[in-house]
Amino acid sequence: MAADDTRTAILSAAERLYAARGFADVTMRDIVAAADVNLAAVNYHFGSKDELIAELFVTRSLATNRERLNELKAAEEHGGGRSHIDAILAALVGPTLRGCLGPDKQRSDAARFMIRASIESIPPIRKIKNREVDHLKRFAAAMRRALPDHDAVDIDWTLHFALAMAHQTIRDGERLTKMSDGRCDLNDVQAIIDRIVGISVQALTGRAKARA
Amino acid sequence: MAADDTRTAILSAAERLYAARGFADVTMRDIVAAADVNLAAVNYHFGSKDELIAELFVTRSLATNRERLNELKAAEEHGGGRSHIDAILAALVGPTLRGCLGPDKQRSDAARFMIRASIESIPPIRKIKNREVDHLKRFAAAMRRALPDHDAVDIDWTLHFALAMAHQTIRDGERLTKMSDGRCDLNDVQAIIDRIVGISVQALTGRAKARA
DNA sequence: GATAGTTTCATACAAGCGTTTGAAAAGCAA
DNA sequence: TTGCTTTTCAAACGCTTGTATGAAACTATC
Repeated sequence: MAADDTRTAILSAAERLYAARGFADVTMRDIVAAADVNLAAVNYHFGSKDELIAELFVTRSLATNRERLNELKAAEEHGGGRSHIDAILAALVGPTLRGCLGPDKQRSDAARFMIRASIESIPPIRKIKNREVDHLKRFAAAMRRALPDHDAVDIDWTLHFALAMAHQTIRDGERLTKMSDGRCDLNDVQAIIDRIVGISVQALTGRAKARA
Repeated sequence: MAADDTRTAILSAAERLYAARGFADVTMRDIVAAADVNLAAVNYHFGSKDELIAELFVTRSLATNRERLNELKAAEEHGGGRSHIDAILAALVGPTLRGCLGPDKQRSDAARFMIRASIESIPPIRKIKNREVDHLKRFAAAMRRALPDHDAVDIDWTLHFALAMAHQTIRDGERLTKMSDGRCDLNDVQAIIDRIVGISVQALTGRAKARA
């Protein structure tokens, strides 16, 4: 097997297993079995388990951020340089929600891996996380441009809460389903995005947004 | 040392360490060192590590639920059998927020332990968690009584989102502080409760609630 | 096709984990 | 005190973890 094949086989197997079962439950032996490579291959290609996780996290977090910023940019171009607050918030929570809750076809291990990474704070990831703050600041800035009359503190809280709602829906959607006896539909991702965006916009502007 | 002293020393040391560092990072040797008891004492008194965690979780979850229901009951008595939606939501998110974010004096390891338990899903806890759904259903029912004209689905989503906002604020308040360059104040717990309750009520009624 | 450099492989290692053991210590009823 | 139960203790057990080793297999260059 070529060297790069082994590398990518390890990366994608690790990503898939971590996304599905979390970091604590997945051992290197699980990963190499799923990737069908030798146990020593991980240390040979990545140096250590932590460096494997770190490489995965850096790669996927750049990809997620790029996806969000693309949506943000598209929204800004469409709105002539100043996007509507709805579009900004949708760009923030949309990619991850679609990647984690959407139909199987578009579900990505990458998105679910990132959720795991944000939940189970482990040393190799904790060090890199500060970068995400800068990324969120760009969204906060866009929101301030869209709503120049609003208090920056309210905008920060709203951004924080929007992420919270998206995050918890991914993380514990099962509880919501049970609690509502199945009435809350987790399959209609766009409706969830609209709901979260609607509540967030309403929190800022005090006006209800027409439901899509 | 009397038998019960050893038991409670183990329980409170375990709770404190788990609350501070999470389940993955705390070993039995850490716990017995903090409790100043012998390593074998945990297995003697609780049977296994998992049973120790389970006992902690059951005890603390009953206490948390009792605290919430007390607040709910007080709200219902004050409102003559039908409480205001604000009071219901405050009873839901208040106890945990105060226990995790309040001034040191009233901060409780119990509340932060429960947050850990809800984040790091581990086998001994996963089995018991279904009970929480029934607990939340009582709050959903109270909300339906307070707002009889509202769609039950909207109420379930709102309850879910209120918990999400509270939970994430506890879990990742540090990121919010960094992102807002310290402008978002995590020390004023009552203001946070008001903010979460306000957004939730507004999401249901479409009207902004006067800020306290 | 010989040689040098990569990459794979089976196997072993040290360290840490939760748990068990059997004897010593403490508590207590008669 | 005597005898019995409960509780503590130091030590060790078996197992799993991430990592290291050195030989074998492969690849590519001359």
